[in-house]
Amino acid sequence: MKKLQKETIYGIAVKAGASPSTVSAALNGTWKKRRIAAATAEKIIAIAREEGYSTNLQARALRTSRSGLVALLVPEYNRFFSSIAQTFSDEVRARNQCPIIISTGRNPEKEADTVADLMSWSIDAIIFVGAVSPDTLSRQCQASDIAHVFVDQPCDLAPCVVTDSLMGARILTHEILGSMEKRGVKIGNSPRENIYFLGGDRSLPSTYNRALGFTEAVNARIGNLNPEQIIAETYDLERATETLAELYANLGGLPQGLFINSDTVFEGALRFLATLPEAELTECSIGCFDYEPLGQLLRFPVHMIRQRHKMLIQRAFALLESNSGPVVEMIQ
Amino acid sequence: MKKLQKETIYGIAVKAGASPSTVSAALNGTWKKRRIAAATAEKIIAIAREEGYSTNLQARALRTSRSGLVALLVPEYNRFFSSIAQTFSDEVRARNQCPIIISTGRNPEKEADTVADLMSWSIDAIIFVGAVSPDTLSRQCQASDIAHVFVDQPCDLAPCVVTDSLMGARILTHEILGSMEKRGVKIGNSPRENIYFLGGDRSLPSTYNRALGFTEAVNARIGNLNPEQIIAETYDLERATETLAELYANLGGLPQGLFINSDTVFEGALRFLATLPEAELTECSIGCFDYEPLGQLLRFPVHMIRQRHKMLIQRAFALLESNSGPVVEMIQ
DNA sequence: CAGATTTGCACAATCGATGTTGCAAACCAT
DNA sequence: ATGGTTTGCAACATCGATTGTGCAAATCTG
Repeated sequence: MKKLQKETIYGIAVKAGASPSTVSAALNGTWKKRRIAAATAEKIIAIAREEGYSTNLQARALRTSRSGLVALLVPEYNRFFSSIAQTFSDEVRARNQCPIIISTGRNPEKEADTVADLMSWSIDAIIFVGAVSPDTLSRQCQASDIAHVFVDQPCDLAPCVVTDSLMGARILTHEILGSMEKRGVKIGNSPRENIYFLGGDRSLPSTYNRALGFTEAVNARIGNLNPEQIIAETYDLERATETLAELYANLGGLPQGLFINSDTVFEGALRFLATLPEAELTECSIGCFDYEPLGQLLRFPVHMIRQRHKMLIQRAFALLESNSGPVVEMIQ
Repeated sequence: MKKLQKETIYGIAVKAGASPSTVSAALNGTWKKRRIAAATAEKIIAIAREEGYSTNLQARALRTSRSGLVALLVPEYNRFFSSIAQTFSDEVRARNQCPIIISTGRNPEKEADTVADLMSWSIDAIIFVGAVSPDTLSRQCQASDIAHVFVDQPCDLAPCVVTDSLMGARILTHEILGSMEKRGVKIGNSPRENIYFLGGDRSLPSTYNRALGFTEAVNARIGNLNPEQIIAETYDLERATETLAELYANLGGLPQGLFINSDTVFEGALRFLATLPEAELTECSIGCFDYEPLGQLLRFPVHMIRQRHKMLIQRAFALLESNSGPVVEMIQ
């Protein structure tokens, strides 16, 4: 029934009694500019429709050197990035382009390799979320003239959209401290009666800023923050479980306050917490810098910061399209 | 520093004192077949490397009509599909191809449109997860000779990998019933003292089979299943919240047993459950047909079936590559 | 050493769409 | 009717890689 070999503009040209270039113009919408009679264009479009023609996008991309592919690079596929992916995908398809979503596992080499691959596909634009080595990536993109934006990771060389981690961390920290006070904890009295920051990678700006907000809030309210209260070496899930177990062992119990830096770390921490009796859990005020809907329903209360992923991505597209230079947009 | 215009085989050809066709052969690995001297090939490869050459994949795709793009279509981005996406992405990249992940929101038109789009990109293969209208999609793909596999949704016209929903549902139902008995519930005594099946779309095979497994298990153990115990109209999250609320209102409380059909529905249900006092929750035995790691840590116990997403996808690739006809592979 | 074979490579057509250039025919003005 | 302008479209080169074909030079055969 359907023909296996696809229709091309040449086939349509024959059927319409026109030249391929006229068909091309009619079908890609430039026919007005090219002074094709409306009647001709309509006829061609009708024929193309009934023959089930669809443009060979490789040919178009080769000719125009624009592929219609837009990529999103994320560190991993988790809940937060799923939401981002959904928004991204919708935005791309609304623009009649094709979304490519790839995770690079927070690995700088994998990031660079991926970008190199994407370049071979004449990718039109890239949105990097939480990239590890933004400067390198930006230079790579600039060398090939690829539009790009960083989300949740600032970069001097390109436009960025970031959440205001500092402010968010400050607020979350105050919430946790407030909850501790409500429970009657004498904060700072002993190592256990204190608040700890867990997870993330302090060499990355987002973690750095969250740690900074945490520090400021603690110092403002209590003073005397001990550097050991911040444990931020990695986003790794398993490592988070271990780290919390170690902290528990060192302190002889859970700390009374815990600032958890991302949903991955949250999940890791929960694996350890799940091994503890419920009584111990209610003696710890927990905050998480990420929104995890199930978190609300745990056996103990958790404070959460909701990230505005939809806005992040939409602003990222706006920046891509406005073709702005290095700008930082702060969300929230 | 870096040149803006990319190197092509023609540029390399000049620098190597060879012809473009020789360069092409050297770089794409067919040089042995084409009887190019090893020395020549090596020289060309060296030059290409130092010039930072990368193949223009549009040109290659145009010529060979194979794009190197492989797509994954999922109903939505949630936790389960995130895991699938991760595995998919790794498998594709291991094959030196480019992964495209798109969600179609369980909408048959969007599914068909998406496939039509992908065809314009001369996509090499498509993996459909939980597709709504597999037959239509399969015919579309066959018309354009696109390799494809269905995951978690059988189809007569193409290879499929499905989890054994029937068996899984049976097991999960027995677990829930066991838990109810342990709590001393006199199952079947009153509407509340019974088990309900919540969520999904019974017009889809996976839901259908789960409902069947549920039915069989209930009938085997208790008998007398009332059709109203199965509420399976949609996967929608908000609707799940409402439905559970309605059930709660009708029964005058939570049912003593609840079979929840997917992680999305689970999240929806939890939103309602979160509004209830803890005492009521412990009077309900809950099972979820999906694995949600945080589920273990809720304020009440939840039984879960872990889906073997990694195996699903790997088998799917195996089927793609073996080029088998319509086969159904049952996992677990 | 003539003829047959093999080796190593260049040539040129091709994939399908785009866009510049050019050229008739149609239309207008005088 | 003559020259000028506009309209409508066809011709053709091009994007970069692949691949069938052809042809020298090198090597082998007897």
